[in-house]
Amino acid sequence: MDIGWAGLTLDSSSLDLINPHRFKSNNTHRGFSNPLTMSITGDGADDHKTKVSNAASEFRFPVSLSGIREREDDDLSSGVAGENDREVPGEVDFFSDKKSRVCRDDVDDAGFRVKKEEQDDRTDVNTGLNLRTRSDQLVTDDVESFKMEDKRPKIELVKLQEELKEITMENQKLRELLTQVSNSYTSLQMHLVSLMQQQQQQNKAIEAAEKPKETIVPRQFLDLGPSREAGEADDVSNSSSEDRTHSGRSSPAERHFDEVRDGKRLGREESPETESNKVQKVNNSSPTTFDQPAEAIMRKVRVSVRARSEAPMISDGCQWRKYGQKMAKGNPCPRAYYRCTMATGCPVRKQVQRCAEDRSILITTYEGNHNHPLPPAAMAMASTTTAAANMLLSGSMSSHDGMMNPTNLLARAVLPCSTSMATISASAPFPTVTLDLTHSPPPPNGSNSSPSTAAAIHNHNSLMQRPQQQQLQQMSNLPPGMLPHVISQALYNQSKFSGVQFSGGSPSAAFSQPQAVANTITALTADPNFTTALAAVITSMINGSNHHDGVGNNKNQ
DNA sequence: CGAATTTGACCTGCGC
DNA sequence: GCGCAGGTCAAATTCG
Repeated sequence: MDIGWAGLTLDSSSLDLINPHRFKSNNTHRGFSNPLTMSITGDGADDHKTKVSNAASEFRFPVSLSGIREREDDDLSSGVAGENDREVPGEVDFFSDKKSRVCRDDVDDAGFRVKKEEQDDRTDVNTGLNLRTRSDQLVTDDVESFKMEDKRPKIELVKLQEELKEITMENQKLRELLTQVSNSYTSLQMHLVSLMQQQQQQNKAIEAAEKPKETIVPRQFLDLGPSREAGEADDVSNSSSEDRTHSGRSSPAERHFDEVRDGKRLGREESPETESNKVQKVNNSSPTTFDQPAEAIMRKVRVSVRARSEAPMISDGCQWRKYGQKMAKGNPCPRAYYRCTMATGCPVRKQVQRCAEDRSILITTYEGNHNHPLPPAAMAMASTTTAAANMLLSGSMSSHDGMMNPTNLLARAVLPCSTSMATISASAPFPTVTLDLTHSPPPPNGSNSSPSTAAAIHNHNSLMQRPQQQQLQQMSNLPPGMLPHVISQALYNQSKFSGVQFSGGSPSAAFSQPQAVANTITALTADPNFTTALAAVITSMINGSNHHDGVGNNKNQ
């Protein structure tokens, strides 16, 4: 078989197939703009280097493969092995047939022909012609050439080192750029969430001013971390409703939360006023009924994650510091309190407690939103909890304006039945979204409900016609590129998935139903993709925590 | 020795 | 007003 000089075009993967040794291409990230330099790493021997023509990002050279004849003609003065590609002792020779012939003995283990300086047998294996005469003329020239070529390796080495330096610096710059972009993205994302929530607040405030008796929604119910951080100034300067006239906070609970967030408690330090005095003031200054009973019930949205885990805490990518532990009523297992320590003043807290009925179930409850950039490892959980909280918040909206809010659209797409189903749980004073990952997997094709979950699914919402992908993207607040990843994770982890359960209270419902009828709200999302994705994110984290460090995993996350 | 955790005391909200 | 329960603080203790 004669493949002649037909340049065999190989990509790097092909080379890897041919060569069991490892190819290191230092130029890959530069788009092969320079002649490709490859180093062939042998078994502890010196690395061999060669230059390969790299036109059009391809490796194009005549390849000697185990005794296969490569060239028909024997014009040794031409061909790829020109002046610039003369062999240097010890180098792998892809090109020259001048002094070596194709022979099985010349082919190393990797399938590449290795140059041999002293090659006496010059008979072409295929033609049988003796090549000595023509070669001898060339040898004379080569004596002179080799004198110069002795310095070539050193020169090349210097060049390579310089190139390596350049590449290293370029890599460094790219890394820094990537970090910068990543941080900027995170900040922008959080800012977007805060703006959406802010707009939501304004819509709601306007609506509340118009219909104070019908749609009473406590302001702090919507105040989650960033929105509050970003919106605080606006609360004072841009008040559009009465609840914004009293120092931006309308409930003791809310103010208490802020005080704690700022590291001080009002009653103990600066202000001589007591909480009750403040409440009195607030109530006196507010002629409406806007900020009273509902506020007492609704303080802040929480996202609770139930999952089976032996680890004391699930790994969510954030750094936490334990600040307290309490025995909760009805549960022999203590409840631990953590706060986020990734940034000073971050309002996010979480509680960790084992389930009383099944101690293998770990219940982690998150509260608030981070006010700082998050590492990628923490983004998934933070986005998930934020999305879940936003859904619960948005699901409580009932106004037309609220429906037009982007966040609300999501909520109604995912939680179409939340408003109609929502009541206040007597045992759960805070509106809580519970992501339950402890049950068995859902049926594979579209049935949304877990058998163990009391589900009421009303797939009536026209918004469900929106592209699922887009919905899920927005819901989870994940970067566009992350969504497929999350979904793939979902599929991968589906065996552990059980379903998502939303429980908690809706302010509007709180006023539409007697509190005595308090039930735990249970609703399943009508979008299986969403539930699966959410579950995947969390499950993967739990798996991660189980895999890595069972104890004290709140560090280095 | 600084950081993290533990733990008893304290504060607040809520029901009676 | 009192008591209970949840939540937090901060000094003491432990850890790395």
